[in-house]
This record gives sequence, structure tokens and C-alpha cells, in this order.
Amino acid sequence: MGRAPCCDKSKVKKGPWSPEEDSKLKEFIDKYGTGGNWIALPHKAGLKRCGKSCRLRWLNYLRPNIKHGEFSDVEERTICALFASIGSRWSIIASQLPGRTDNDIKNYWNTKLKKKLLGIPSSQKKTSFLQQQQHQQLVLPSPYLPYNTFEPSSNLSYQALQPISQEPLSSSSSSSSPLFQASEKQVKLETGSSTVLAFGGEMQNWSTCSEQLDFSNFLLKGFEEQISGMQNSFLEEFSCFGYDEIKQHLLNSNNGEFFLEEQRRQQETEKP
DNA sequence: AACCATTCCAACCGCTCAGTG
DNA sequence: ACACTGAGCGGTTGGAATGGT
Repeated sequence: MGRAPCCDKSKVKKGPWSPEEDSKLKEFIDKYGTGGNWIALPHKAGLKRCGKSCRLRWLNYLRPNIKHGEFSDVEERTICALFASIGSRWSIIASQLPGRTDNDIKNYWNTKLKKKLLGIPSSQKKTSFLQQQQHQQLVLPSPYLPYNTFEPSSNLSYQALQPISQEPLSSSSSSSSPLFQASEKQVKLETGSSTVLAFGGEMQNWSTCSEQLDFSNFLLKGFEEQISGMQNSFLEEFSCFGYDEIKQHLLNSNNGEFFLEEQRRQQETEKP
């Protein structure tokens, strides 16, 4: 048996919102607020819409101080840095970019940034991220570099990439840090002159042993410190961090200790 | 001008999680 | 402890807009 639907689909309107619906919703929320109950809101506001649809429309479009239009360079870099750090946690990323919504950032990532980072040719003026960074280490999360569907593009710098390991890292391996062992989909790619490490964006695996919020804060805090320590090169050369640098920095932080402690505890409980 | 391909983004869907009784 | 409910989230999709031939 599936989950009960949140509303009667046959009685609610779907598709694009009309200006009339927008103003109804906006006026109602301006007057009464959401009341913490989105399901009841459309009926009260006189809208033939699902509560979820109203919520989405409000959060992504109607709510005050929403920014639309082009993302700035700083916003782009923030998105890239956070994606490399925490993966596709769009709501957390959005919380770092005032006025931007998770949906906006997700769309921007999927339609523009991802392509830019992977060096897929486009009409845009900038040279590709990989082209700029041939002699440096990069950290990219794997959802957009999945090794099982990895297909080099015709782009020269991208073509040079070759998977050298497709095995999930063993949790008993002593050569890599505990922080990265927990990632299920870590893959190392090498070019002639540089190393690219791609690790899973699915951070939930890492956080099974801790409160998700604490873990997110841990990652964000670590990355903020990382960014502040590399401010100049970060701003000038896009978001580019070495694997070892990130690992070392995060492990050196207090939160790193917290994480390792949690991990030790988890390993204890997993023992037969 | 007409057609087709691609890009973009608003909106939807289905899932997880937290709160509540 | 359990079931139920609503909020919130991330992945996916439909279709409008745009670009190319």
C-alpha cells in the first residue's frame, strides 16, 4: 500500500501559476501568514491548488527578497565549494546564498555550472575549469562524474582523464583518512599532470553515526575555514582545493575530532 | 518561414524525517 | 512503540523559449 496522497489530485489545478493565483496566494500569506499548515492554506486562500504546490510557489517565487537572474562569480564559487564539500544538499547551499532558492541553485548547477566545470564546450566566454587547472589537484563530487557512466567528452583536457580505481574504498584501509573512507563512491581519476579525486555526494553515509545537522555544520565549518585560508587563490582561480589540503584541514579542526570519535563509536557497535 | 534540436526553469513527484496522538 | 500526518528535500520532467539549419 502506498502513501496516501496529500490532496485529491483530481480536484486540484496543476501546471503554471496564473498572475491571479499568485496574487491570491501572496495576499493571503501577507495577511495571515502560512499558519504552519500548507495543506489547509489553499482552501483558506481560495485556491484550487495542492498545498505542496502553494508552498513551492511561495518559497521559490513569491516570497520577498527572492533574487532572480544571473548568478555572480562569488555565488558561483560558493556553490562549487559547497557542492565539493557537502554534495547536492541544495537547501544547505541555498542557506549560504541570501535570496537564492534551492530550486534555483539546483537548476543553475544542472544546466550551467556542471557543464562549465566539466569543460563541456558552450557559448560562454570563459575557458573551462579543467583547462584552467591542469597542474593542480581538484576535488569534484561524483554525482556529476559517475564512474559507471563515465564518458570523456571531445574536450582535450577532459579526454586525458582515465579512471584508475573504481572500487569503493574499504573501511579497513589504513592508507586514507577515516573521513574519506566512509564515502561509498570514491573514484580517483588521473591525468598526465594532475590528479582528480571524485567522491560521493551522498554524505548521508558519513552522517549515519552523527546528527545530520552537526555533520553538515562540521562540513560547512571546515570548508569555510578552508576557504578563508585560501581566499586569494580561491577567488582568482575558482574553487579548487587539493584532496590532502582539505583532508588535513578538516581533520585538524575540533569538529574533525568529533567526527572521528563518532566513527570510532560506530565501528565499536558494528563489531559482532 | 518552417522545422528540428537544445537549453532552461517552473513545477511536480516521491521519498525521508520529525512531530504528534 | 507504533501509525499517521505534514513539511521539507532532491531528483525528474514538461513545455516554453531560444538557437541553428
